[in-house]
Amino acid sequence: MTELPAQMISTSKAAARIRAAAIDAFSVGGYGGTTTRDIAARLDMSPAAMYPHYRSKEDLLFAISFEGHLVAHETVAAADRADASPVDRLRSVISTFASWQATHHAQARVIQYELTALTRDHYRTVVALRRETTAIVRSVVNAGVDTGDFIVPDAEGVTLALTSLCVDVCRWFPTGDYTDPQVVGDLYADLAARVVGAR
Amino acid sequence: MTELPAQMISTSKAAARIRAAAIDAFSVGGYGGTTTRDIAARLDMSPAAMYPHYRSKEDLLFAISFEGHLVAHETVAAADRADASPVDRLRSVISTFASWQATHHAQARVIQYELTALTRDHYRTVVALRRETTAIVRSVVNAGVDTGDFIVPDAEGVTLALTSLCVDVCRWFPTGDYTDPQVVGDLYADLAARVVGAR
Amino acid sequence: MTELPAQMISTSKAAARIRAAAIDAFSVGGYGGTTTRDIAARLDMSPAAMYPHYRSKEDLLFAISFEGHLVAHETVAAADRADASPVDRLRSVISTFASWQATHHAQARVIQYELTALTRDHYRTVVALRRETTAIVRSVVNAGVDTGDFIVPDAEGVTLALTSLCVDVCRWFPTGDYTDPQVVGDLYADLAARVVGAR
Amino acid sequence: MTELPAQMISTSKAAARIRAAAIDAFSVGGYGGTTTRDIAARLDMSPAAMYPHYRSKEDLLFAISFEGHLVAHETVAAADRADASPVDRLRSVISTFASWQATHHAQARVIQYELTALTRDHYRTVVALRRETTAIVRSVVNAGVDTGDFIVPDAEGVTLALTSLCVDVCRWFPTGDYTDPQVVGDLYADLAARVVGAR
DNA sequence: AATGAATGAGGCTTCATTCAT
DNA sequence: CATGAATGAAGCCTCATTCAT
Repeated sequence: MTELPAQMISTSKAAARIRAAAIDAFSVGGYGGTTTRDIAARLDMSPAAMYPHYRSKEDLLFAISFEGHLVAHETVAAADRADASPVDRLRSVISTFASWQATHHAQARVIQYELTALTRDHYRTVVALRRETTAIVRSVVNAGVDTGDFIVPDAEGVTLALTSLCVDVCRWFPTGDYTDPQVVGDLYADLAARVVGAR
Repeated sequence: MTELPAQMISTSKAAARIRAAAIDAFSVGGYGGTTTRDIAARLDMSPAAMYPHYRSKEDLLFAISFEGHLVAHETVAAADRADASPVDRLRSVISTFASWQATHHAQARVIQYELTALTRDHYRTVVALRRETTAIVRSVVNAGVDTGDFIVPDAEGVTLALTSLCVDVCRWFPTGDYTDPQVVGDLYADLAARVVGAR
Repeated sequence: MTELPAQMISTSKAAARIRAAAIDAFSVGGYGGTTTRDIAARLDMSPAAMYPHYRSKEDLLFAISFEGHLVAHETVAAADRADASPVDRLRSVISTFASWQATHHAQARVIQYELTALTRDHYRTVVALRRETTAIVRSVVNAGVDTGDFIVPDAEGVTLALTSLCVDVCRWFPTGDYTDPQVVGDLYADLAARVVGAR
Repeated sequence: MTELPAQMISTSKAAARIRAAAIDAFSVGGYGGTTTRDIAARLDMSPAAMYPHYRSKEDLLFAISFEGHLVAHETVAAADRADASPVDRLRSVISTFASWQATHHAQARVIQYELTALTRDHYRTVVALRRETTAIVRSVVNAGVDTGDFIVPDAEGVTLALTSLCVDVCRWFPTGDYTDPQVVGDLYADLAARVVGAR
């Protein structure tokens, strides 16, 4: 796995508050539809107050995106217990991935849908990080296929679909009766097991 | 199904060109990140040229969103052959839904991700239309459950997941080797059949 | 008196309707605050329909201003009966001037307050015409002074004040109980007689 | 007299400079004919520089109108010495009113002729203030009538005419030899005395 | 750090006007 | 004549950002 500079995220308290406000704002109005005033207003600050912490609005988006994908990755990775059976690994990974997207749906929307607003370099950095998470799903699927626990027509297609399923949770969550991330996680773990034809 | 006024979409050729250009632009930069100049530039027109056809940028987004969800719905509805077996109905509906999202991924992104930029009234109109498409998936799932062809832990959750799976295609398509909408449709039909536990 | 080209005003019926609509619009929103759409809307026409009749919005204002000052002048001039006594001349002139401003207050506002929007040449033409009306007041005042009927400290100042009094009617008319141009005319004739100290 | 919030006018130096520039611009081209660029250009600022001080062009007009009518009223009110004789009161009030309009003719034009560009609420506020000034003239006229010092055919009509006479000064001043506000004030005081038939 | 004022660029939209129909 | 579409210019205003304080 690529070494990524975790220290790129400012650890100051003020910076964290700004990121949180920006996530709220971006998730509702999109990056392009959100102004620095919108963000500042949520903090009762002036727009200029952001600049000692982030060099630009795009820089702020990058910090959010980077941190978000990093944490998402770490969370999913921690759920992948290499010593468990393929089905259990899959259940754990998918359940954790889906419920993270549900719990952090605002943050997830920003880091999934606003990537095109990043500069080229920032985009590349974040996308590389995002691929790591997909790689976890892939390795679990492949492991099950290798052991014969999973029977799938197309391992890569299944990887794509399962990842997609999890990612899209942030778009619709919460909806109707599905307001508990854990419920979503459990449901998705079940569906994933069915998809891979786990005995 | 609610009757919705298809004639809300201007049928003029110029208006259609403007919608097409706006879809391209919005799908790349988002509604908020796209300027009327961006759209006009794609048509070699002045930004003012849009205004005889659409009263505002938001009005243009509404026309796109309304038309898009209408056509998507009609397309999926046409794939739902009531006389077929539940599995075949499911395969046809999911395959058509997924491949439509792939084929029209730019349009689909706009109509799925930019809804929050609509006015309240426009939002409501479009969301009502969008629900009709989910309703088709729901009715197919329920039909299979009723006949015993499908065995699912949670019909509503399955409906949600299958719909989500299809919708999210527009986000990642095309990716890697998955560049043919038909291939995606076939794959997703298979996965859907597995999800519902179709014998 | 300068010869002025009365034929500058188009005699066509359509042109007259346009002038009338423009007077209504200009008198409410000012020349700068009125759009060609505003004018056209009052006639249920398209803005382009004005152009066969007037070369530009400014041209339309000129036609209105020219015609207005011409008619105002002719009206006041007709009220100046050279054979009457100075007081009667004054009463007739002031009464007619004031009541014309009241009756045609919308038109009068336009021709009095929007002159600065005219081109230099048009401005000069109209202002020359306007001076003719003041000249009538002046000649009446002077006549009374010459015969000893009027006793004034400053004939030119009185001319200025009486003209100003009449012109300003268009600004406030109608107000309160003063809604009848004839009443205003009679009142102002009385006041004018007092101002000149007519025995 | 109604208490009106004088503090509605920003006291900042920059705001005052902007008002002054706007008065110059509005008085020449009218509110509708003046652009924010015109105003900014007079101050060697960018058009955007106005916005920290006034929320809109209309807001700026309101500030000007409110302040202008407030100051005009205070000035005229200060000239009304309740202990003087009716004629002296009248002379003082009319002379002061007329000369204020002459001295501040640009400001006066804006506050008298651009009221229709105000929002409904702003219009009402300013018009209420304007009526206070007319009320002063009315009370002086009525006082003279009550004491028998003035003999007028119609006290309200005389009030209207005297007010109108003073207001209209801003339209024509300066003209010809009348370039000194004091001269105009003295002249108008004389004429007013004649109008009310003061002995 | 944080702010209010300022700005150059540019946002959406409207303007007066033209032109093909 | 009249229109709807089109446009270049410009309208008001907001934007992200800077800077003196």
